[in-house]
Amino acid sequence: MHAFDVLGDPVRRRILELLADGEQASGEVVEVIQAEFGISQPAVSQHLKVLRESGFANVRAEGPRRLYTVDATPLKEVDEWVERFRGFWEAKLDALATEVARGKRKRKR
Amino acid sequence: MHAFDVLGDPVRRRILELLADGEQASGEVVEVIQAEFGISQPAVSQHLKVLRESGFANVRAEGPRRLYTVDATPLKEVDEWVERFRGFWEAKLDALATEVARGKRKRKR
DNA sequence: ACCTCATATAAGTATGTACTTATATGATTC
DNA sequence: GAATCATATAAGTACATACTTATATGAGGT
Repeated sequence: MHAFDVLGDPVRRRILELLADGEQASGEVVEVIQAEFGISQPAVSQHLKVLRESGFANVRAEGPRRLYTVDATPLKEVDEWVERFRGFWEAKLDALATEVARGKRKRKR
Repeated sequence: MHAFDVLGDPVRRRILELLADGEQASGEVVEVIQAEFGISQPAVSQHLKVLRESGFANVRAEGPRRLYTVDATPLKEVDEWVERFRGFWEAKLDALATEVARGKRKRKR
């Protein structure tokens, strides 16, 4: 599964946000996601599996618990793809700034 | 359609890459995409529609042609989401650098 | 007016995937 | 070693969406 497909799902994005705050047990993730999205434990577990298999998360066992951490390596790829477009929205902001400046001048006249 | 869903499709990503090189007529896009993905003209047109409706592309008519340009505004949102993870792969690179340094030291002994 | 070219839309189909419930696995406690 | 807790897997279903072919729209040339 391509990195962008993985990120296409809102539940998975949310899980990554949670993991960004630090290592979380599967159960903790399940609790939050269930509260926010109202889906079952297996559904969350399946999303965690996708995150594991696509390289976005790592797991370690601690007794019966599975502790998940973010692995942002595939996000790097995403970031690099987006990077080439960075100039475009900067250009747009510049254009906006120019318009604002024009507006100011007009108002002054 | 959420920005990440739009980017989930490889054809749409490729179209955006093409548009990043400058304004392109629908037909020019169709030609490249057909060569690379082997899909029909309507399929490409439908992707262009998605890009339009999700704010990733703008169109203007020039005679019978439709000229498309990138609008990277929604990509900004994507970029901002990814941003919070930037620290993670930097940390990973640092760790790698540390390992390399360690390796060097070991070899010297 | 008609024909052609460029593009979009309509309608139908197939496939992937995000869920569900039920069940398995495997560590812990009594 | 039976019961329990935490998590994963199995199997089935439903829905979204990425295609297809056929057709509509609409500008330009003859």
